[in-house]
This record gives sequence, C-alpha cells and structure tokens, in this order.
Amino acid sequence: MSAPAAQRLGAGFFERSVHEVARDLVGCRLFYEGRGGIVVETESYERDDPACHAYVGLTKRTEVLFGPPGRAYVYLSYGIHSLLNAVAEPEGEAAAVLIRALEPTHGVEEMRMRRGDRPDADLCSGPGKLTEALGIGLGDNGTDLTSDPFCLLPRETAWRGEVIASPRIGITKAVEQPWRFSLAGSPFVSRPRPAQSRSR
DNA sequence: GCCAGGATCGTCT
DNA sequence: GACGATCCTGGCG
Repeated sequence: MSAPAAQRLGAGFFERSVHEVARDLVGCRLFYEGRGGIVVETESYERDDPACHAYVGLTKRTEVLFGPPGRAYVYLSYGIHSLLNAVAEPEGEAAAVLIRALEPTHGVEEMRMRRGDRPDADLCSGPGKLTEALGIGLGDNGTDLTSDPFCLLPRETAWRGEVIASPRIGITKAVEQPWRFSLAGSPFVSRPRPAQSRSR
C-alpha cells in the first residue's frame, strides 16, 4: 500500500459554489499527517443559511469562513468535539463544507489507538469521530488544506461512485435543505438518527 | 437493539 | 448565562 502520489487539490477547487464543492469532495481523499482515507460524507453551509455560523456575520469566530477558500475551519461542538470544515467560495463569501465521514485507508492502526479498538466503520463515521481519529484539533483552525500537514487528493480516475443528496443532520435551522452529500451504499457514512419525533 | 440523558467549553447576548 | 453542524454509555426489553 504505497502512499498516494497524485496531484493535490488546489485552492481553485474550493473557489466556486459551496454545494458543488461539497458534492465533488465525496470520493476525494483526505490525509492529515499521513492518516486518512476517502471522503464519503459532507454537508454544505452557505452564508445566507441560518444553520451556518457565518449567518450572524463577521466575528472573531467566523473570520476564517470569510477568508480565502481552501482553508480549514475547525471549531468545538458541544464543548467536546472538534469539527473539520473546508472553506469554500471566493474570499468574502463565507461558506464551508463540513467533512462528516471518511472511509479509512491509511494509518488505520494509529486511528484505532486514538479511538479505541473498534470496527473500521466506526473509526471515522461522524464529524467528531474523524477529527479524533486523525488527530485534528482547534489548533488547525485557519490552516491551509492544500499543503502539509493536510493532503487533499482528487478522486482516483477509476473511482465510480454515486453521490446522493439528502437533508442535513443534527441541526435545528434550515433542516429541509438537501445539502448533505454521501456516497451511496457506503458502510462508512455516519448513522443518521431516524426522523426526530421529539422537539428541542 | 433502541432510546434518553449527560459530558464539557468556546462564543455570543 | 445559554446554547450547540456530537458522541458515548447505561438501562431496559
């Protein structure tokens, strides 16, 4: 299993509609310090989207979102989990793609050390899980995704996958937008909770 | 197997 | 002072 040696994605990949970026990111390969795998699930958040952090405008927290495309926006969720986003659209637009799940291909043993001994399908099947497995933290906020320690590679030429769009998960606003993109049939996507019957 | 509840902290009001 | 783009555990059937 040789290390991937294809050409990395450049900032230009991210400088367009965040929804296209989110869709096209599925099937690409993401690595952090050599650990990583195939992206199988993403969600897109645009500036005029109540569920997007940038919706409230430019603050110290959201300044990375308003910055140049191709950067990492990492923030803490529920006080516990670091979530990884890729900033998209031209500078000043403020949109991002949440990386929700990976199919682990490299550094799997190290991921198990970080996450505990669990099935491969549970290592990176959620936004908080994959950052823990790869070792990504708040210190990576604002980092350029197109250079070390990150490495983003395009889909392999032989890659044939069907990307399906569905409503996003775990949010309370703009729930109906079909801006979650996942690889059809993949056992590595996060488990959507069955339709919430409870409010709050 | 399913569901309810708790953990924990940066950011904004 | 409240909330959140989550995950894990324990209790129950």
